[in-house]
Amino acid sequence: MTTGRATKLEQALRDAGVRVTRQRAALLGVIAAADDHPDAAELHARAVTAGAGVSLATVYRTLTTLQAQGVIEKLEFQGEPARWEAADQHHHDHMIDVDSGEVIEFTNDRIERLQAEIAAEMGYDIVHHRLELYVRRR
Amino acid sequence: MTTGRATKLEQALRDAGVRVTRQRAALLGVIAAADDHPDAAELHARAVTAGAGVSLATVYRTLTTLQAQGVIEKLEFQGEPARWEAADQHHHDHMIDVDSGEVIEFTNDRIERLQAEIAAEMGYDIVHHRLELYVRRR
DNA sequence: GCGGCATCTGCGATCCAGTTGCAACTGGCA
DNA sequence: TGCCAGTTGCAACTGGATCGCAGATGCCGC
Repeated sequence: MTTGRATKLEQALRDAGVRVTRQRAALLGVIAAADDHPDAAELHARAVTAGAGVSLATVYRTLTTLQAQGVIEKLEFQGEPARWEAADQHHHDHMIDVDSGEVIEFTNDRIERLQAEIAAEMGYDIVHHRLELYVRRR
Repeated sequence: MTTGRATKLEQALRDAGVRVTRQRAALLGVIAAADDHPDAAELHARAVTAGAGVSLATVYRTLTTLQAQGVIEKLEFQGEPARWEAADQHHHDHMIDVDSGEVIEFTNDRIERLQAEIAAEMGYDIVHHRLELYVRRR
């Protein structure tokens, strides 16, 4: 949990003027350990289960803070509470299985390039984008 | 407002077992007249301004009904209330100017095809998708 | 190692978009 | 024209997320 990486990340946060409190360290651990895409309530539950006393309000505030620091990313799928994922991996989009709710990550350079081209043609630069494929197993 | 098209649409709704009430007809008119992407509160305000007595609750219920009929589409951009647009036009995606909030529509067949390819490669069919480019004027 | 204080936390209240229960009303087919 | 399932308005409610405040605590400088 308190690996070299985590410590480095924590130091980076401190350097950015963000205090690494017991609650924030716990959430960083929970997020690093998650290989799915949990929402705030789920992250709260996991942190509490892991023995960290943390309130839901603090979870929300921490998520906002970590997002502002670029440490995590917020995912807002159709009609669900927001989900979160670590931002350390390289950029990817999401496919959502409409039957199972499963979230599958994927990347495609050609789509990325096309998006940039389209925006450029119309005189814009892309700040960020969102591409979600709602799919069903064949 | 009560054009040939609108009447035809109203008949189609009746045929589908959906009653065309005064409130629904008013909303259909407001939506047909809109060339932007209004949210429920805005549609309600426009209907009321147009002289139709409609409650906000009915606006929400009607939007859900019309969406189920495939007459309108729901747009959910980042951290805003849902917006709506008529579905009679052909499919398109959206660019959102992060500075002005302006919504620009665009289409790109190559992106559509790539999406289908990616899903197919992974053994899925696309039910629907969402592509939003958050952009800034150069 | 310790003090100070700006930042952070927990709590409960609050916000806001959207939904719902219920009694009264009304399209639209027979 | 009458009937009744579907629709409406109202006000209460929901659920996710935010906020004000008083007390607690990282962490920088000494």
